[in-house]
Amino acid sequence: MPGPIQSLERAAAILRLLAGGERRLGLSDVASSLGLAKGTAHGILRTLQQEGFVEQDPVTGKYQLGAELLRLGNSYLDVHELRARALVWTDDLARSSGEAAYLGVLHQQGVLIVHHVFRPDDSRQVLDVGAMQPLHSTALGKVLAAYDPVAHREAAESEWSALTARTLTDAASFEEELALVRARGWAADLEETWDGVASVAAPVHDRRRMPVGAVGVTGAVERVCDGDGVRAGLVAAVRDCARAVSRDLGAGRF
Amino acid sequence: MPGPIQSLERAAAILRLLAGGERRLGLSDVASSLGLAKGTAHGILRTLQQEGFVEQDPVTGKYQLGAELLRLGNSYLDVHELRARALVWTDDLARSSGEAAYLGVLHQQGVLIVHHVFRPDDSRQVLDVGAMQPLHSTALGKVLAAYDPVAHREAAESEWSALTARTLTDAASFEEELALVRARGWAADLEETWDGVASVAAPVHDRRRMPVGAVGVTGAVERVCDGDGVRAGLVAAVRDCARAVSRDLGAGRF
DNA sequence: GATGAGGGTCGACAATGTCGACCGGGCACG
DNA sequence: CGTGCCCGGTCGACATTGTCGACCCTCATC
Repeated sequence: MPGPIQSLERAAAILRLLAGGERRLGLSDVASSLGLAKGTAHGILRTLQQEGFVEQDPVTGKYQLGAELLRLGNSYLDVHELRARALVWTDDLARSSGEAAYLGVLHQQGVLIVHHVFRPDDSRQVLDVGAMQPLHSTALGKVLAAYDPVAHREAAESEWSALTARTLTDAASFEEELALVRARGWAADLEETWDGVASVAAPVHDRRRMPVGAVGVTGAVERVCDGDGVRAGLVAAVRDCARAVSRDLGAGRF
Repeated sequence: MPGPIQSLERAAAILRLLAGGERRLGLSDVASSLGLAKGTAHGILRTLQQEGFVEQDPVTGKYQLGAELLRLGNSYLDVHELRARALVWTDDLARSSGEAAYLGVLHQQGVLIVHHVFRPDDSRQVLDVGAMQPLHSTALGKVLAAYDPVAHREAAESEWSALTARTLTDAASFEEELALVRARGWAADLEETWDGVASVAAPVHDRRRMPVGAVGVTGAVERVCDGDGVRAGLVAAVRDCARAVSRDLGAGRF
């Protein structure tokens, strides 16, 4: 198999670099960060700018991501079949559960949020679509790690940062947790990612019964849990939603 | 000035092609659409796939946009200064007006929606962030065309499709409309884009008083208008919001 | 089992992107 | 006010790199 296209790889690396670094970056920063000659970096940046993937501040000369990426990312959502099928079901899930509903898929070493329905109250909330969540500490991530072998491997290889005091950070207890997830068919995250926040999630399968994503709800631990665990009604609602989306994808009855 | 990087231009063209065509495209479709040899198109697609910008359906072999674009597009929003400043003000605008609020910037030949606050009721709404709107028929577009010379030129060069019976489709009446926009400081779209839908918008300026975007509200024409035009209170709210965002960007008092 | 369409591979060729030295301007500091 | 550094940008030679078109393989169709 012939090699990948060098200039494209470098362009992708530049875009990721710009996406990672919070503030804008100058030409020299970009070139030195990636070990490229300034001329080379400039050529790539100029082309990316021309195509709208990168914008340049006219006064400082620094570069940042461009608007075309937003447009294309939006087009990605339009094409996304899983998301299209899940729209109405997650809407119902948020309504019936009273919590924010999420749909996530595996992407690289994390969960990419492809749909997010706000909690149905009038509070100010920020949209998480396009954001990434860790595999090892969120309910969505655990579901993917439990059912998708690729996700499982990615989770094993990624770093296990302790986001809160309750985050699982050793492989043994995580595997135990995944076994539990597989056994009961849903996953929970009890303040393992954010203090005071809990989430529940269940897997979505396609017509070949392959795991393709996860749906779940996230909310304040006081509302999500009662007594000794996640509210049973919430678990039922999440699993119903996951089943509904799976059926919509053609997975048939369970 | 040296030429742009050919392979990057082609990769961008492929991404745009995939974003445009509704359904997934095969290798041959891509190659023939862009006049490339199959081998060339394959090399680019393989690299794009490896970088996550493109995904391939494992059974049909067809290609579609990849998740990395969504992630990068989201990063674009994070960096976007105008959007960051406008978040709270547009939120207030939606709340006080009771309609959906939008923030748009010029991108290519249209308005790119970079922020969208849902109408504050419990109806089901779809997020328009990342979507494009025409320059010649929407309030946001008219504002940009009226104040930004680049937008004005783009509007003049783009095609004037009649989206509804009330869309302005000739240059003369459009210029007249723009003069009106400049004279009173805000623009309206009365069923010129969608039947039954009206919108109002006002310009946002940066610290050098250059137009950088537009904010506005959109809603059912029955709610937005009264008697012979847009409700005065709505216009005031939109213009207040635009001024607030401009001031936040450092534009100073008016 | 022939046929055709479509995805993917191969190897030669030269077009293409890359490199490093070089420009010019802006800012800070002396 | 001069000087020197830093930074974005340009230039031209070089050979790496991407490109082309023919070819292969699989699968679905007839």
